Amino acid sequence: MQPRSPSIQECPVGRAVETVGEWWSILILRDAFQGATKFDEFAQSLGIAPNILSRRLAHLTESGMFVRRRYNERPPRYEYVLTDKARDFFPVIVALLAWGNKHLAPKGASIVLANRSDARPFDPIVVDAADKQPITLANVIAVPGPRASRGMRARLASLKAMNPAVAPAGD
Amino acid sequence: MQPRSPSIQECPVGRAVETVGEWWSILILRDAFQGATKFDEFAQSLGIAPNILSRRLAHLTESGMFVRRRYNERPPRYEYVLTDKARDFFPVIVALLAWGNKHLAPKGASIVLANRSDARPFDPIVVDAADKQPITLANVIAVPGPRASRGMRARLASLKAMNPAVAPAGD
DNA sequence: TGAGTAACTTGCATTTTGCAAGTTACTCAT
DNA sequence: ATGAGTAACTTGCAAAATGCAAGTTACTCA
Repeated sequence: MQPRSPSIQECPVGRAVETVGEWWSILILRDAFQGATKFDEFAQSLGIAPNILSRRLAHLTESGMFVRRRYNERPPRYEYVLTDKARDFFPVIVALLAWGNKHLAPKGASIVLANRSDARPFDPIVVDAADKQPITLANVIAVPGPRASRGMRARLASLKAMNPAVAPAGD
Repeated sequence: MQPRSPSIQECPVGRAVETVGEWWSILILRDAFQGATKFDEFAQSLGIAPNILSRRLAHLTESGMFVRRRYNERPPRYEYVLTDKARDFFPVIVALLAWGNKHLAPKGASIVLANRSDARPFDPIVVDAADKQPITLANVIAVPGPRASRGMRARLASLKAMNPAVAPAGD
């Protein structure tokens, strides 16, 4: 977990990957979104060894994804509570789940997301907040933001296209 | 990369993580979406050692994310072309980028996504394809799909809620 | 003949991961 | 007051993954 090349550090995806770019972190967050808060809840649900869970929870807490809260004084008992930052990560999990269902569950899904009020299944897509237009490889382009370095600007300017060659199946 | 616990294997997020749940894979895909296709393009852009890049590309190719195509006979030269399966992964990268920009770039973004035709910046959100309603922790619930096992049904039925406690900042 | 280029592989040291077992700090029922 | 139970971890080591440097293959082109 240490790719400190500048081109990675400056990219929002590269930075995100430093916080959650380890598969246990994603799975821990998934469980947290499903309501897990206690050490042993995560441990049992994931089948993860306690030392590893301990390290991952510490890392996620340092990264501001969880707050470690003492919910019982004597004996001391702790719970891991999601922060707003972590809550904002939910769409990533949703997108990942949708992709997994489409491409990695050939015989049908095991879990689907549904509307809480009427139980109708959701079909998640990513759109622009303003006009609800889907964001696809075909209509998007990466441009330098206000904080882009000279190197980043050069890099983005030299992109062949944001619309790369795509092969048919392989699926 | 070997969490083979059944509760992970049966979850679409768990499966997804087996394919792309390694931070280099995400970064390689990011570069591919920006147009990279050749071994040395990835190597230079990422600052990744060639042996590791080789392993990752092989894994992603085996997983059906890339097709390895010979684009020159003599001397033999190869390129890695994204499959439809990989193209469908694009929304996940978009969601990750949006999250990274919001929470990991306090001084402003380095990269933003924009509309290719009018260059207006996109603000990506995840919505339901049918009614364009945002999918949030508050209005979503996880339900068993057609292929859910007995164990998965039990697990989903026993969820406290899909609306866990959330702490304020920590950010 | 000799320099250059693309796409890798090999060898080996370092780092990370993961299982099993042990620890701390209590409560509660006998 | 002893012993069982529970929650939340830590420690010790073995195994696996990662990462750098250097080498290899198979050509082209001046």
